[in-house]
Order: sequence, then structure tokens, then C-alpha cells
Amino acid sequence: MTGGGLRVMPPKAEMTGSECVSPTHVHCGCREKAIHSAEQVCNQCGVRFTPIRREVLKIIWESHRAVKAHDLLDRIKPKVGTAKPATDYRALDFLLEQGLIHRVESLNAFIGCSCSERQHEQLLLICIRCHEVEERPCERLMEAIAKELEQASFTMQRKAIEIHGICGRCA
Amino acid sequence: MTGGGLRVMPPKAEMTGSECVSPTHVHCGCREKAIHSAEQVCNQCGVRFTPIRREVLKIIWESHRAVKAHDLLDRIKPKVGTAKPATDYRALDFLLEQGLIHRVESLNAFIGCSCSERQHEQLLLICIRCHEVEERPCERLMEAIAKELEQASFTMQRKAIEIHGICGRCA
DNA sequence: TCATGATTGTTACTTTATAACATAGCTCTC
DNA sequence: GAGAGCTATGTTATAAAGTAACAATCATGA
Ligand SMILES: [Zn+2]
Ligand SMILES: [Zn+2]
Ligand SMILES: [Zn+2]
Ligand SMILES: [Zn+2]
Repeated sequence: MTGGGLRVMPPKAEMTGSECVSPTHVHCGCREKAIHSAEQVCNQCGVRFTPIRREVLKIIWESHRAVKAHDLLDRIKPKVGTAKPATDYRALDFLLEQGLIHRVESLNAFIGCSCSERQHEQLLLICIRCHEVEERPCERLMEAIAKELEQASFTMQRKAIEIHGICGRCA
Repeated sequence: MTGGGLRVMPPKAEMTGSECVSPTHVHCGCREKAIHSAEQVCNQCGVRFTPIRREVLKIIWESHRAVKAHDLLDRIKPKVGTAKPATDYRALDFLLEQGLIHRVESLNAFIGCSCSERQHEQLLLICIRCHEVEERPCERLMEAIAKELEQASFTMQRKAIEIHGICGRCA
């Protein structure tokens, strides 16, 4: 977002999908897995996974719900007393650049990335009841979009495909 | 957004597409057409197309770029001296409910709706050079999405499909 | 060690959005 | 036409999201 930094695409990681769907993530390893994976990604890319960045990622992974800036700030403050908006947004920018989180445009919020193989061809399904966000690959969908874009002579740079509705568990 | 009001789906209107692509809309009838169409829609639905609502829609239609809240407020003030944030957002909520504008989630901004037949199965193409937003129908795309949703047992309520990139004219 | 760049601290501000209550205007009925 | 009820707007205040600029600190390699 700030535009200054070198944009590093992280390599393939271990994480395979969203096994854990509990809102609170009690007794579930997916957060630890994500942190561990992030650590590896940063090491391999030669960028620093500092304590603040780690804490922010941990907070985001405390649920599969998208986290809003204000909540994030409230929750980081007990751990980083000096935290202010800039603290958060800088960490978020970093995590976005490394592809470790996604921004949910239609919520102004952030979720941990659970892309299979980190392909980032994702479709976000946002439940209006439980507020969980499911990230799904969408190769077939992307083919349809590619055709549309060709017809429109439009060159894609980034995309947001977000569906709001009722998830299977809440139905 | 406020949730209280009756949600009225407007009937089919005359507008057929985005004929006008000029950033400034000089000597182009599409704004007047949109206003006229809006008037008809409101009459048919029995809702009031008040001066403020009309002015807001006119300002939004001054270009094919998405209009941000702050700009909108600056531009409505000369015409409605008492305008404050609530003035704008109430008019925007009304226009959204009537399907006369769209919210561009990834920009936190608003554009006039130019849906063919007002089907609202739209894909938004946002040019990062000229900042114009093209609204395209996407029946085929929606079929692919429907399949994905079925696999995911997800019931759609609303969607945002927004692509950022370089448009044909800017390429 | 010291120069360099990256990261964080700090302050101030802008932009986006909503809540709550008061006032004014429209419409329908009596 | 008066008044009731509803809709729309005025007004004030505040929450939430996001950015800019500069200072201080930390990490790292020459
Ligand atoms: Zn991802
Ligand atoms: Zn749900
Ligand atoms: Zn539309
Ligand atoms: Zn363009």
C-alpha cells in the first residue's frame, strides 16, 4: 500500500486449506501452522518477521472471521503498549505484501490467507450469520473472467471476488 | 444500509448501456438520460426523487469515475448549503436501495448504475490509469459462480466482483 | 565501529461512516 | 382546513478507517 517496498512473492508453503472452522479456534492447530508457515516464507524471502508482525498475524488468525482495524488495535495494545494506527497498518501492509493475509474489500477488514499452494486465485465466501470467511480456489471462475476481460480489452492487475450469503453450516 | 426502509426493486428502464465514456461528459446525454430514467423509476415505485437525491445522482453521473464521499460532499455543498455527511449518506442509501447507483467496494466510492435492463449481474472493471469504471453484464460468469456456490453449499445474498487493471483506451 | 537502511514511535490529520434527536414537509383523513 | 402520522432533512457528535511526516531506534554488514 505504501508502495515503497520490494514486492516479494512467497514460494509454496505447507498449508493446504481451511481445515479449522471454529470461530474461536480452541484446540485447533491452524493458527500455529499459519504462523510457522509465515516464518518460513519470510526467512526464504529474506524479510523480517518481527514481533509486531507476528502478533498481528496471530490476532488475525484467532478466528476465521475478518478482523477490522479498530478491533485489531484494541487487541494488539495489551501486547504492544505503544501500538497506534500506524503500527497496525504497517504490519498489515507487510503481511499483504507477503501474501500472508487478504483484505476483504466489502468489509474493510482482513483475514489470514489459507490459499492452497498460495495461488491467490481466490473467491471469498462471507457468511452474514457466523461472519466466517471461506477462501476458495476458483480456476474455472478465472477462465470465465479471462474471457470477459479479453472481450473488454481489459488487462487485469488485481481482483476482488466477494460473495455475501449464508454458509452451509448456518443454513 | 439503514435497513429500515422497504426494499423496492425498480422495473426495467430505458437505459441500455454505457454509451458515453468521456471522463468529463461534455456534450453527452447519458447523465440526463440517467436522471430521467431515475425519475421514472421513482415514480413507478412510489418513492420520492427529492431535490437532494437528484443533485447527488447528477454529481455522481458527472463522470464515469467512482465518486468518493468527501468529493461528493464538497460538490453538493454549493447547491445544498446545509449539506453534512448524513445528508450525503442518506441520499446514497436511497439511490443504492433503488438500484440507481453501485457501491465500488474496493474504492469505497460510488458510480451511477448503467446495467443493461438493470439486471445487476454486473462485473466492475476499474481502470487504474483513467479511473473510469465500466459495468459489464456477466451471465456466463454468474453460471461459474453458481456452480462454485453449490459445491460450497453457500447461498448468495449479494456479491462484489471488481477487477482493477488497464482499460482498452489506456492500454 | 560506524554507516546504512529498515523498523518502530509519535503526532497530527484526513476520509469514511453512523447514531441520535430535533425540525420541517408531505399526505391522508376527518 | 386542522391535525395525525409518516417521510425527509437539519444538526450535533462521535466512531472507525486510513495516511503523512518526521524522529528515534534497531539490525546488519563493511
Ligand atoms: Zn490467499
Ligand atoms: Zn455461517
Ligand atoms: Zn446496475
Ligand atoms: Zn483507462
